Amino acid sequence: MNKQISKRTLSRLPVYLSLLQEKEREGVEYISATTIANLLDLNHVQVRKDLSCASSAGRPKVGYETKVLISDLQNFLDYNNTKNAVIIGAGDLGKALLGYGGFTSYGLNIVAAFDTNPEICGTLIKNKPIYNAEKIEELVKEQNIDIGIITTPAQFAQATCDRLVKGGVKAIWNFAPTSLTVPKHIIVQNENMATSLAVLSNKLNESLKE
Amino acid sequence: MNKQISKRTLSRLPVYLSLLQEKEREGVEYISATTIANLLDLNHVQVRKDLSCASSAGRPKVGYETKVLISDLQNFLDYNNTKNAVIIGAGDLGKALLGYGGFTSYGLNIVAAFDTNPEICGTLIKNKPIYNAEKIEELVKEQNIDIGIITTPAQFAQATCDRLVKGGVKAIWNFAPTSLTVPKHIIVQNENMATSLAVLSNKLNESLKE
DNA sequence: TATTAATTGAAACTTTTTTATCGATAATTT
DNA sequence: AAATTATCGATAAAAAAGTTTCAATTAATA
Repeated sequence: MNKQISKRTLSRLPVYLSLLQEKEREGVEYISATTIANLLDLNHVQVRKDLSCASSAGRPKVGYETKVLISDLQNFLDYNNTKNAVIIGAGDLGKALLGYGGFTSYGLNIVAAFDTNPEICGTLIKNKPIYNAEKIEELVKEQNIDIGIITTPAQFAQATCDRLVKGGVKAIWNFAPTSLTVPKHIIVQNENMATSLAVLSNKLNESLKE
Repeated sequence: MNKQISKRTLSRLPVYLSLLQEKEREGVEYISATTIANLLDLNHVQVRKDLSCASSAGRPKVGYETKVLISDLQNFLDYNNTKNAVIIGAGDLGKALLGYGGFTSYGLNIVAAFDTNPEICGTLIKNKPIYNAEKIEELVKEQNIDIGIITTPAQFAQATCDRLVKGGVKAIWNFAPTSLTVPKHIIVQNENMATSLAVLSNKLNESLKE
């Protein structure tokens, strides 16, 4: 239960979690790996294997207790241990992320956003303060921010990233469609629309051929 | 060059493409797999293998001609063959996608958006018409829309999806944090923030431990 | 109480993906 | 002109991920 977890498995855990939460709301008290697998179109052994990383609450003939499994997953994913983040770029995408309530339950606390547009600096958007991008370094240091979320246009992404790194963030979540250069100890996760679109298009083309 | 391509490889191709386009703008005429690999933190053999699916323009000692490789990738990814799409849900995320100019160069043409808010129906946002969600089915049929992009709140996603399917879309790109049930022939690609956040958080935790 | 059925979890096996090795090629240097 | 070097592309090896099989467990049923 405590070895290095594979990235693939890790990616599936939040999917299980969200399904389980849905099921719990519907009043489902116990659920089996087979049921989960069917709902998500996965192999049932894979589901069991994945879940075993985070929980050992399964009982033969019964399955997993929904409530316990949810809590085990939340624990494993460290959703209780909140991390502070800021968003750089209060355009539509930045706003969408600012306004997305769900992050709190994923252990992500978005503290503020930054932008270069003087008209919005100093205002509140979605109840979060917008600061001048000049202050990134200062505020990131001061408020102990772990994660910087980049939603600027591509051409400003690297400069933004450099400021965040100077401020001391440990990880960057990059929504700008460009790749970033960072010191080795900084974690970067790229969110690449083009990538998923490519996968989608390709499946679509394959299916049109048939 | 024409076998079934792996999803992993396919996901990396757009990343290569965007790097190459950047390099081309900087005036780089030739680039080697090793250089690409270093820039993207990948293995050089993997890069060469990936690229070989889409192109065979590599020359020993020289590398790939940037221009040719770009065009081969665009061809392979079918970016020249435009597909029509609509967005359902003109909230911040919907607007962000409406306004993202980049999609055109990925072969995706966003025709319109739909929403339930009567105040914005009939208006233009980012120069695209917003229609009443009642009309999804009708317009999707009429305009020959291939792809439906769902950016509604989670609780409306399934109903939205059903309408799109009735209208005849072939693929769904789902940004709502819920899993959808669709007929077998419909392609669904889920864009799951929680998933990438989980990967990021986990890396962050690992790095904090050390 | 014995039998059956559903389920877990571990182990063995298969497939896919990634990485390493190597010969061939072409530009550059000696 | 020969030697050297950077690179590609193919093949082989290794690692990772996914699937199948099976024994053990426990609730339900006969």
